[in-house]
Amino acid sequence: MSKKEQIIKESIQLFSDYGYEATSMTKIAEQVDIKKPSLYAHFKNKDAIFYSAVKQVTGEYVDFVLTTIDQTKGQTSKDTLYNVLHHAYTNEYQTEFLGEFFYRFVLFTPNEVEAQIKPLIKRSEEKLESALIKIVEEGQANREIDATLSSRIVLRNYLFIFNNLDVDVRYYSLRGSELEQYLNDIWSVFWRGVKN
Amino acid sequence: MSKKEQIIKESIQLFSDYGYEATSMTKIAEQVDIKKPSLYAHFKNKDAIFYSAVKQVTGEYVDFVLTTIDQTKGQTSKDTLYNVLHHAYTNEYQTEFLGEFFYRFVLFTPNEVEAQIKPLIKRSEEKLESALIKIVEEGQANREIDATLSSRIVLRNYLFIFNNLDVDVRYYSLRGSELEQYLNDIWSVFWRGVKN
DNA sequence: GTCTATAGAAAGATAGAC
DNA sequence: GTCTATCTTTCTATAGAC
Repeated sequence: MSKKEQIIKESIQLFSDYGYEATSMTKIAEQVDIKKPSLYAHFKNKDAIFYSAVKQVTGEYVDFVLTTIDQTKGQTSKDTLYNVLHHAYTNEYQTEFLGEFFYRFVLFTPNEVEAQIKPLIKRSEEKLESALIKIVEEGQANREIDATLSSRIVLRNYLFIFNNLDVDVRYYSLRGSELEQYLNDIWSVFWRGVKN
Repeated sequence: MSKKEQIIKESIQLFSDYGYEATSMTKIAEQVDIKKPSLYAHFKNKDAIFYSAVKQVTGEYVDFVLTTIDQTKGQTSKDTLYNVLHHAYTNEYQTEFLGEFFYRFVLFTPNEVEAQIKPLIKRSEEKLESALIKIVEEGQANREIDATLSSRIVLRNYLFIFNNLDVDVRYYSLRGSELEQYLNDIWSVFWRGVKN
């Protein structure tokens, strides 16, 4: 791994744990085991490091979810939707590393860099939504999902769970069987609400 | 309003807008129209201001929701649950002022003050949950809500919406008829999922 | 690319006069 | 209670040697 890649990797962890302002250039340099001024040989300033971190996390996040969708396809829409949700929330890498960072800065972007990173986040959302709406519409064509509900409403409810379950997982520190229980409680009511 | 109350009021706004670290004592002093050192005549340090701000917001938030529950009682459980949700999200004061602050620091508490403020938040949650579980159980006794679902699952799903709708409202900047539409889309699937 | 040294600004907090 | 002046620390960032 190049020094530049190391800097991005360690800064993602620090930004996740402490937030934007409370992560100093000194701390990042310590984690990478170089001195602070050396960072400026790789990045113009702190904002540039943050931008690269966001870019990497949003990219990996989208890749992770799209890959999951691909791998669970070919089942019923119900199974696909459930498995995508389940896999996303039982994968260590996603929940521990990507999720923490992603949600921290999706919800509360530092004002200095908001204009730069909003488009990155927006684009990643659009990619996921267009993949998921297809599955919903297939489910309606199959008569698994109630076709009197618009696909937009079903998708909105699914995304509401997909995005916000993360908030609860973090807040209640849900893991293992507790997480499994929580996920099933939310999923079961959602499915009763949309099934045919 | 005393100077102390003014300081708390203005600091809530600043912490909401900029976060904990990016809100400086100088900025707070400017908003209150005094000089920075004068703040220390009212509060020991910055953490103490933040603690008072959290205490006030959590208190007002709980009062707001409990009052809303009281005012909408005496209807069917369905109407009460819907109206509490609706009222909470169409009230300017709640969404613009309390909500922004509350969720910012519920989700991402500054590490310096985490130990102090977690109990405040925990207590406010418990109060709301114990008021809402009663309404769910009444609804099951009335046969409005499916009694084969445990009241815990129904409450969990309701709170999932109640707490996390705020995240989406802020993220998508939902207002007016858009907010109304969003709320109804989420509510309608929830209610289909729990009704008898 | 990495370092030492340092500039320059801003942060939280205190001393002490009024 | 409020102020001016100041301390101390820490921050981002740069200059310039190697």
